[in-house]
Amino acid sequence: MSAKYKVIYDYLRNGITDGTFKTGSKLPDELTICSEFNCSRMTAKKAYDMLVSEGLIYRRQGQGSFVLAKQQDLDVIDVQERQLEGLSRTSHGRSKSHVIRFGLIFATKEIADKLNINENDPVYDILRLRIINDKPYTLEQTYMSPALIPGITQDVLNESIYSYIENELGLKIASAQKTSRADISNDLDHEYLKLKDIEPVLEVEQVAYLDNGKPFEYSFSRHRYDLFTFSSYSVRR
Amino acid sequence: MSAKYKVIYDYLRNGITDGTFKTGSKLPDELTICSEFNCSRMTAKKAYDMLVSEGLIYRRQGQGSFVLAKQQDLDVIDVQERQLEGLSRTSHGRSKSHVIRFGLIFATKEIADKLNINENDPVYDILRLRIINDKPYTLEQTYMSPALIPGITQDVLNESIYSYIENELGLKIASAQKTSRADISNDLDHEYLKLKDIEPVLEVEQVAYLDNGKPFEYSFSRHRYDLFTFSSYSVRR
DNA sequence: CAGTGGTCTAGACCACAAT
DNA sequence: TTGTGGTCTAGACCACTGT
Repeated sequence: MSAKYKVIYDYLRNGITDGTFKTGSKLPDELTICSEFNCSRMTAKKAYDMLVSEGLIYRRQGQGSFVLAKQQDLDVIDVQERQLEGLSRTSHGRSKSHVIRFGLIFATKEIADKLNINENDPVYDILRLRIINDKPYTLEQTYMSPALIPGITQDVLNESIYSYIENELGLKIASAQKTSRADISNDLDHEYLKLKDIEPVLEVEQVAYLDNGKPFEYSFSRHRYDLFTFSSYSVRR
Repeated sequence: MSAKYKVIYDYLRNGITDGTFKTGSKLPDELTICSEFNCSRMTAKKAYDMLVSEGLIYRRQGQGSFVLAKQQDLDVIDVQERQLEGLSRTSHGRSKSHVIRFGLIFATKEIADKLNINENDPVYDILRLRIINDKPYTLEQTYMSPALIPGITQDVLNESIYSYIENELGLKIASAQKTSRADISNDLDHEYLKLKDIEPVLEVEQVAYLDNGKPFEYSFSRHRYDLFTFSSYSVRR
């Protein structure tokens, strides 16, 4: 059973996505939602505020709630779209992974810091090439602690690590911190992403957390510059 | 008079920032906050949830609220840090602007779409170089509608457009949608940002909105690849 | 079990906008 | 004045965690 605010959120979000609520149009006011969904104003407001924080709507005292214009570019993949899923779920076609390197190394100070383990503790060292529709898109360097995420194998890597963690290990992935930057492409990028010297990558550094607050994955994804963007929305408070 | 949840939020956030609440430590539980600030649980929870959405803390049923590790790199400027301010306010030293081009053009279809005006309506066409501590950092191409933001002059451009809009025009800036990507540096970048051919830029495309929901600024900021990052935090729901 | 957060209610008063 | 959202209360019940 989903929370009531989630039901309302889904109703509004789907309406925005499928065009029932068009760009610029006014959404039902809170009291209307309250009577339709038999809830209190606080519950309705929570659903609306989630949409505000996603940048899908804005709300004005005395006026109402309105659908914001969408910002979409269909030729590229937005990193935010991936959210906390693996790439496998994108709407951009069939994706697969090619494992280039898979082994154990001793954690450097930086890796240890990010994963909240001790320096020189063993960590998985995984380098994968992400391929969508048979075209190389992303080189992904991943570090994970075997103490936290045991039993990683080649088979797991060829599928989604994330679904292994959630379905096989029964752990919950809760959140991720991402930092992106532009970088000059290196030899690996040239070889695997088929980039020329002058063509850069969009590197996304990520620390992903389980729902117990423990960081379980530290990764660097180097995306082809022409195929990826990275979006965000900020509201002033 | 600040809202009560904001007072609580500031109290917790300052405590995290100044080290009163250390990384990994447990924050006061809701009932403690309620009695200290004489508020209801809903109000305390709102403050905590804001910190969750910023990625500063996490909360677990049955356990409590805990401070997350910070991700900070002091050598570079994070675009999120700028938030909705001009660069003038960064903690990275004295900043100024050099206006390279300032005039009016007719809106292309793309500009008109983003600013929600008609094609061929006049728009300000502004190109500025951002300089921090006498080093070039960012080339910023800005489009704004004079119908919405009148009276832009060279003087305004040398200061902050944002403070002009808020203080002189009395308008409120509410939110911004940003998309970033890596790009090959062009001739302008080479000339003004002192980049070599092979060195890329981090381009951030932004649409900024007033609190009446109207987009007032459409801009492209091309940052030196070695001096800027772009951060975000996402929580699974 | 007690401690803690997640959700929800049924009101209340206020601020702001349009008429 | 009416419609709308912003904030807040004082409870309630539930779910999860650790002892």
